[in-house]
Amino acid sequence: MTDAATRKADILRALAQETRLDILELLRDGERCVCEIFPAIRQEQSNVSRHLNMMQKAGILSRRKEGLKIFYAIKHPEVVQMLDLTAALLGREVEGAGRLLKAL
Amino acid sequence: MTDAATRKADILRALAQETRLDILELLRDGERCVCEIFPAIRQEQSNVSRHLNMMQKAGILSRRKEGLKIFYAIKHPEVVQMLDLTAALLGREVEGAGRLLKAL
DNA sequence: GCACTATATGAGCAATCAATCATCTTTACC
DNA sequence: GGTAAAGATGATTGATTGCTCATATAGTGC
Repeated sequence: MTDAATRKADILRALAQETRLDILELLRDGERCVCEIFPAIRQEQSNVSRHLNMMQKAGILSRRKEGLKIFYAIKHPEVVQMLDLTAALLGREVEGAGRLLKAL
Repeated sequence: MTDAATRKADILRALAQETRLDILELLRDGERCVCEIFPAIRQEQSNVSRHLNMMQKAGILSRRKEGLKIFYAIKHPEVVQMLDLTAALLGREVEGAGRLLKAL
């Protein structure tokens, strides 16, 4: 049995990368096929395919086949919530830095 | 100006590691000094120091000096929320795997 | 000053990662 | 069958990561 902290780290690591965040930001609006994603974020098809596969294995994306295309989507609402929290956290930090600047 | 996705990835990466998750789980209950943390998670002092430093720079930990000791604490409630969401996500996945097993 | 404790940091190393190019598989359509 | 499109995957490479050992720094008390 894999240790809980390891499993949690796997989930978090699946989010903690720029290209994957770009993908997730796109998938916020609903499912997309690989052929839509990789031009939108201006990355190689193979690279995007790998990231999608990785996120699906980590359990944060679902995969649906339709003819030639394969659609990926965010699997759980928690993922979106985590993205929002990350943005909120970032906002706090920027705000804090702003206060520091103003104090000069 | 660093791109937003990059900054978000930095924050998430600060959480996405087993040793750091162990540390954060400890800091849930309040601030701790390095000398309390590294024996509790059974890691080298130097290693823990590095992880704490990294998380502090990423903006998720605060640091307080008191004599020889340095106390670290979780800086924003969002961090705890993210840890909870990660656990919830993990729970969902385990539950899903359980359903698959039962279906056999 | 010296000794001791708490923490940080430099160097080194093995492991992992993200991206690229080329190739392969699968499905659709003729 | 052949061709074309969508996606996955093997091999490679440069960069980053996590850890360890040894050493450095900073604060305390003698």
